[in-house]
Amino acid sequence: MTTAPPPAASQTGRSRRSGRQPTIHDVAKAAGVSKSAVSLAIRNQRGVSEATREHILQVAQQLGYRSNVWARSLVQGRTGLVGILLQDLGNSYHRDVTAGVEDAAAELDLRLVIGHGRRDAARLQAELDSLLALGVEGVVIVSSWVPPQYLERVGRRVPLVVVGRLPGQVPGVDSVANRDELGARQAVEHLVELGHTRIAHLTGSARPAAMHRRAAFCEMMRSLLPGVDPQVEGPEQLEAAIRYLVFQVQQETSGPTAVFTQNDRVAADLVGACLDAGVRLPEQLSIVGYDNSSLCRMLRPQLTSVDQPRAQMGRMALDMLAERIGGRTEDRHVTVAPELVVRSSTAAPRG
Amino acid sequence: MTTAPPPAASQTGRSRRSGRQPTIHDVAKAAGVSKSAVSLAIRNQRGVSEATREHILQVAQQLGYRSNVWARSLVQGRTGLVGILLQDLGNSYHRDVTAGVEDAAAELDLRLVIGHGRRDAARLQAELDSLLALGVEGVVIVSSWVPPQYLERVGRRVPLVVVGRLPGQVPGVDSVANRDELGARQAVEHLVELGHTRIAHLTGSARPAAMHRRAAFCEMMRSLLPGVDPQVEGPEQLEAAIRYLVFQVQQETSGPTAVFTQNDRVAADLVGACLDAGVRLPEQLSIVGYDNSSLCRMLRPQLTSVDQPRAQMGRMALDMLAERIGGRTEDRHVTVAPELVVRSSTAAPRG
DNA sequence: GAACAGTGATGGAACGTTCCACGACATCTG
DNA sequence: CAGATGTCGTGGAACGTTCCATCACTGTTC
Repeated sequence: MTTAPPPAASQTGRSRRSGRQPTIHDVAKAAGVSKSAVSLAIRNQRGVSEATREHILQVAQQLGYRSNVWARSLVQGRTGLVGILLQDLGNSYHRDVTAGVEDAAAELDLRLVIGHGRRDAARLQAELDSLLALGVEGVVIVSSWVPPQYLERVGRRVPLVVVGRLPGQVPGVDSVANRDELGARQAVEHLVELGHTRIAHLTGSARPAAMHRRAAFCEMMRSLLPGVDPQVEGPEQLEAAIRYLVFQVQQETSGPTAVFTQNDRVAADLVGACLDAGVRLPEQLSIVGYDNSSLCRMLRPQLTSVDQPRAQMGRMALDMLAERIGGRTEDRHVTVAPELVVRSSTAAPRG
Repeated sequence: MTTAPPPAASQTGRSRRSGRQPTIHDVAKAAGVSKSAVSLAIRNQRGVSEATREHILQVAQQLGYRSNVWARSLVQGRTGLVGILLQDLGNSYHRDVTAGVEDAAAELDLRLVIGHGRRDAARLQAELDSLLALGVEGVVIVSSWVPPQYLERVGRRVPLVVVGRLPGQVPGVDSVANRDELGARQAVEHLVELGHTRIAHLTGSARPAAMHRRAAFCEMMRSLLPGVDPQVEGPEQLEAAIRYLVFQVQQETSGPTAVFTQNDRVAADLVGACLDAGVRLPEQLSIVGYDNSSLCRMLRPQLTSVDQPRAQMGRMALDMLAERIGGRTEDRHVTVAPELVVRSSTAAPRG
């Protein structure tokens, strides 16, 4: 049944188990046709009759023939590869964006190669280099950790689309982002409607997306609650900021009655700290997250959060990348609308 | 400063922006040497003098030369690529295993390509095919969803190492797994030491790892608490099983006082259901998870969980794969020891 | 000073594929 | 039946690299 492996496999790497991989020549010889005919048959191109095509395919199947992608892309001068650079595997936001990119890539017959930065700026950059060395025709970058100069330099060689906020203008690089100001507006409006006025913002990062969200929060507060000075905590020393917020809430007289956080991860930490300190949620404090990640439904109380259409953003990013590869030269920046998902971590303030 | 892109990039794909990628020939001509000399220089091989090497490297740098990976692997007959097949991006278990694999691969100068199954058996299989088409020299599979027949068939072409429980014997395929029986023993021992006797097991999957863990639980119970009939819920209709467990706990007379769950995900669902129903944790119910994922520290109470040395498992898997690629033919199956991490979701039972 | 060894450098032959120009043959058209 | 128009199929030339045999030269050794 199973063909036994040869007693001592050669070390050269050239000959895999059970001898060499069959090539197009082997198939041609076995089928009694030219290699060109085989090439046409397996690529489903016209130039061979239906009968010979079928015959060739059958022989190929029998021999276990697999076309060598490298040889093909060598002669065609294109690889059909696109890259996606992730800052962090194991993050559901990235997973969902990736799913969108994958779907769009599959439709366009592009193969997706994943690069993984592991939350480390240097590694992220190395990984991007590695993708380029592999010969990707473009890269979707799901991270705001790549420095703009580097982005611009790489962008000159190969099309790039960033999912998320770009740190300022980067000529030659496209982007797709959610409208943070709209997300912040929905969060603040929701809290104000519930009756909150002492609303704080908590952030754990100084990267563009976070800063943008923070600015949007401040602006929204000023327009909806003029006279109230918007309170902002973070991004340095997140843990201390959380402790301080919890302390303020426990005073009850002047502390915030609601917190809009930079994302669900930060919100989860805040929820944990509150529960540890005996702060009752949502009675004493309403909390709004950002991302609508899978965390929201696992926490208690379940987290009210701003949802980004992640898969759609991924699709758009890849479509834009494909346009670039196709020759578009002018920059494009698109944004999508986020949407608030209300759960049980928000309620009217006491009294 | 920035070289402007040409007004209309050609559509052929062959010529990238700013003309064709420079090849080894271009460098050779510019440096006034033969292409062979360039090849030797860039690969740091002997056969060129130090002076010419330096000169060549400088010219290459200036021209922005990048060696073409395909051409190289075409002639060398090996790609230097290994694959890793993940069932689910966005899962911290997979992320950590991947990190270990990445580190080991980097040390061996192998490039890692990630395949993503998106929790779908068919897609997983397609993704494995795609990796093979890319020419990987071996694959680490972090998933128990690939059917054994398929595993065996692919394993005949290319070395495979499975991280996790293999579904029975699969000749030609290696594996690295944690000792579920040891994990189950530690969990049960911990609960028994706290004074629990009515301990249930909750599982949400019928895959090998879960079944193995379940069997280990039953065995442990029989040996530590003879006379008690081990209660097992799931894997079908997880939600209903959870509801039933919560109902039993609320009776207080005969229901379980502790639950050992198949993994942290399932534990999180149970925690949520308990809190929703007003069951106090850990007073009324102790809960032990499996995986020691990032979830554990986000939930309240923080989850006691069995830790698997994920990164180490990843490293071992890749090292074993490299051995296989190097020519080893006999099968190897290694296991590692898990370790219980006690947090606040477990306590002595009331009364 | 002849034979030899070692170093630096070279051109041509692969690697497995696609592309292109062209040829053999059949079928249609006036 | 001569020419036009297809269809089916072919061999050779690329693609960018590494590998190998070979060569020219410089010392070194007897």
